[in-house]
Amino acid sequence: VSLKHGALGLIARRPASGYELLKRFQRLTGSVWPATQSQLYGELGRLTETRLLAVSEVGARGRREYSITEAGRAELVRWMMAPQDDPAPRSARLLRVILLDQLSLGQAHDYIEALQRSAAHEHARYEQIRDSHTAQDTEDEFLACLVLEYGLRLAKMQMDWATWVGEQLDEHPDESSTVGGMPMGSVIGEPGRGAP
Amino acid sequence: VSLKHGALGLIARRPASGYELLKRFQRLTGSVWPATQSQLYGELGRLTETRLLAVSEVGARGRREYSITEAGRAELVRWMMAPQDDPAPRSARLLRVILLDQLSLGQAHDYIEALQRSAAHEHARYEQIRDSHTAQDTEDEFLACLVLEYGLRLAKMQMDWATWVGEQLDEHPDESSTVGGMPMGSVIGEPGRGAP
DNA sequence: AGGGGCATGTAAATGGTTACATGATTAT
DNA sequence: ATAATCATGTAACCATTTACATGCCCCT
Repeated sequence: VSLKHGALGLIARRPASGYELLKRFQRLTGSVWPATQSQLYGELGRLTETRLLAVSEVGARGRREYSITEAGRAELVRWMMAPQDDPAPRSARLLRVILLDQLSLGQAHDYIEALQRSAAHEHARYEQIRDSHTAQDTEDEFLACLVLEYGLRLAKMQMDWATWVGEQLDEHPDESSTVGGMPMGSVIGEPGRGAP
Repeated sequence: VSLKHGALGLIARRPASGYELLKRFQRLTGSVWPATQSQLYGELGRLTETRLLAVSEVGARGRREYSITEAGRAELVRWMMAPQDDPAPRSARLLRVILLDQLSLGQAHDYIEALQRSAAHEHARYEQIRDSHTAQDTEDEFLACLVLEYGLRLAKMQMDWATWVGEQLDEHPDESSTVGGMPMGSVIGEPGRGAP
């Protein structure tokens, strides 16, 4: 339910055509809320039908420029101040951790190491982006910098956590009697019948 | 593409009916990969058609118990060792941060405060779950504890970050709710595979 | 003349949510 | 009896991805 509001928000800053909006999405929200061309054009149509956007200008080669309406602004602010109805986050990485007993101990270690390397890589990349900024750049891109800092802290946390998990695996090696390459051991024998 | 693998993984531990699987999902992976009843029954059907699962027993009231096949195990391990094809993570919360220039400074502060409170609340909840565990519980739910620790660290990070953002907003109050707004460039470029 | 960027759309498939619908068995 | 739990499924809808499809304008 949020591509809608991303589009609303970016157009609220400045009117845009579908094509421009796509570019803005890729540049600005790429790491936070990816969007494809198909999706954006569809959404623009729907937002116009529901009068949250309006076509403010028609230009060359059928270019339609959209602007936000009063109703659109109201909806945007409503959504921004109502953070409770967000979609539940999903993490394939953590799902794998929960299923780690289906791998051999060696494979589990490999996976955790891969997680750590990936977090370290991301952290380095963010640091590089941060350090390649001059003072006025930072002025310009204030909000994006807040998100960058989030990314940095998240990556750091993931690195530390992965290290810690590696240690835990070493101290808790009671899984994996594997036969013919097939993992058999279970760390969580089903229900503890204790926790929610 | 991961509900499929979650189901495979949980059934790999022990055969289950659709109903049992739903319960396991809620208990075990609820915070990491939510699944609904509809979805699970559909997925079980598809996994059986593609021979990754097999009906191992038919019981009372049409109960069908599913077990994993060799092909299923192979697919599960393949997926677990191939973390690169994960869906891109989306964060409505961070999207709101990027659009924070559409709110007044006061509203922006309110939003950040709400984020902080929500993180603090989550952190407290996780601490409580952790502390309500005895030694053998922890033995039983080793993998779930790894994820719990992740949740704790994430919540802590979010609290600290939100505090820091609050300070930044105070030191950088040149935005306001009005039209036009400041130019917001991109700091973070393309994905690179972000946050679980 | 051709390539690249601007500009728009549609179609098919997958994944996920909500709601509806039904019936058997067990415990109180 | 009746409520809770066990057990299954369908239908409609929304979001997302991938691929296909078209055409104008500008520059070299």
